[in-house]
Amino acid sequence: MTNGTQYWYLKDHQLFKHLNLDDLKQVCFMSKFRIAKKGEIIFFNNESKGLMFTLKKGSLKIVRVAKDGSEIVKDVLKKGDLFGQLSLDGSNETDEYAVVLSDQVVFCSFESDAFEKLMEQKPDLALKYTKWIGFWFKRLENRYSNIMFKDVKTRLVNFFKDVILDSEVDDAGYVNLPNYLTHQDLASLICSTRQTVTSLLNALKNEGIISYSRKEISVNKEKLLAI
Amino acid sequence: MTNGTQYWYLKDHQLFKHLNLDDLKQVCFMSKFRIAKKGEIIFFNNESKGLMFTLKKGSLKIVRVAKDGSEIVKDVLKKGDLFGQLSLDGSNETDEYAVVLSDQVVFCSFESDAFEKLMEQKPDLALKYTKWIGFWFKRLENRYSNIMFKDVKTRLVNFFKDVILDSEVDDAGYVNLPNYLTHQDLASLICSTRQTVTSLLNALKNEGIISYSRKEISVNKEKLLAI
DNA sequence: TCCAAAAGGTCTTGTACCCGACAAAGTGTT
DNA sequence: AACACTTTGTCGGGTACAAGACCTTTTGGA
Repeated sequence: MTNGTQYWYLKDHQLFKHLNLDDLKQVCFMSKFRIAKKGEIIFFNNESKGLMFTLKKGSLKIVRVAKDGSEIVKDVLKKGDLFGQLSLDGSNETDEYAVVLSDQVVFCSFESDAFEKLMEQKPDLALKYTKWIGFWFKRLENRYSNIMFKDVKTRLVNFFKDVILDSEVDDAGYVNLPNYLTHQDLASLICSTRQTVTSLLNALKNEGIISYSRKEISVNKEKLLAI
Repeated sequence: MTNGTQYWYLKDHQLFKHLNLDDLKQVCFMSKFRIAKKGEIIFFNNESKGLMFTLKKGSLKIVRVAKDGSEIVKDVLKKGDLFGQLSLDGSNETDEYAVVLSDQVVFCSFESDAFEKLMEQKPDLALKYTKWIGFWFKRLENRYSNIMFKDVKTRLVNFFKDVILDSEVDDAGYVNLPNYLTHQDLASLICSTRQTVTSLLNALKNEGIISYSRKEISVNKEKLLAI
């Protein structure tokens, strides 16, 4: 990949959007591009160095392994999202990793340490990163209160609302999504059980709000948002 | 208050610990000290400007008002903690505020905007702040998983474990805490109900793990940690 | 194309905990 | 001292949902 292409890729991310060419060269110097296929696992460290990633294409899920060995899906990310060892606190936790959901993902990786060093030189980058972390902080808080105070059905509906938020509808008024997530994954995301999710999905199907196959899931945006 | 004392106060906080005297003067320039009494409310903005605070003495609770008017206790803070409009994203939310729990609190306030400007000039401060946010991020995540996957009793016990973490025990092996929180507050913190907390507290009392009056609550550290 | 493994579907049982109701104890204020 | 108000204590009914069991459908690899 030429350097020119790399610049383009990085500039695409809001975190680097306002850096000038010289700055971009610095980031490029330390960044690597990778491609991964469905089912592949991306770990957040390499030779005990923390790694950060920006997702350029595709979607993946963040999984955490609890002490008892059970796995929970923490998040589902799409193009433009940042993930990995984001805390910059030097702790190298290995109980979290990403699993590729779409057929292919393209992402860009760099070492947390290097990013940290760059921030030391670029205050506005540091500030931008801080704001970004703050944004995700709020997102987590919202999730948190959602799970605490709503029943499972509302949580599931809210999950869909969040996913289709800025998606266009087709002629029939449906948003068509590739069905990457198993019921188990969904359950894990909204903190419920596989069985409950299955029956709730069927309930929503009967109400004409969603329709789904193994490959795809279609959501009636209007009806969903009316709930 | 003399400038000398102000420096001392600020240096006390880990966020400013490693700044030199010139930097400290800048922070002092924009910071104000305030004192508040039990029951007083501290709002996170002033003339529609976001405010940040560091708590120098005493303890307070962070309360959020939900859309339906119900109040939940998000957190209980003590000396050294940072609170207020921390996201730096310009949003001026008014649904969150702090309530003083101890007889008196001393805190230091400054405008988020000013702090942001200072960070633009001091990359290492920005970095430190980012790490700090990251730390709280993890704290929130822990809370989150705690509430999702543990039953109410475990959550209550974990809350106490967290509170007494670095407290010394008296001769009888108890940690004595001022009893700032009502059962309602406790319930809100661990996402349960007043009644459930009351009966759980009495259960713990019968097990000899805690003993409490209206004023004070004593925790048998050894027994508690053994759960 | 065959077979094992994974994912989806449905029912039943158990229970943790919410929620309302009401009473008792404590607190602060005039 | 009397009051209103807040906080704590206790009980029982109702229920959302987890968890186990078992079966069917789909998938994907050899």
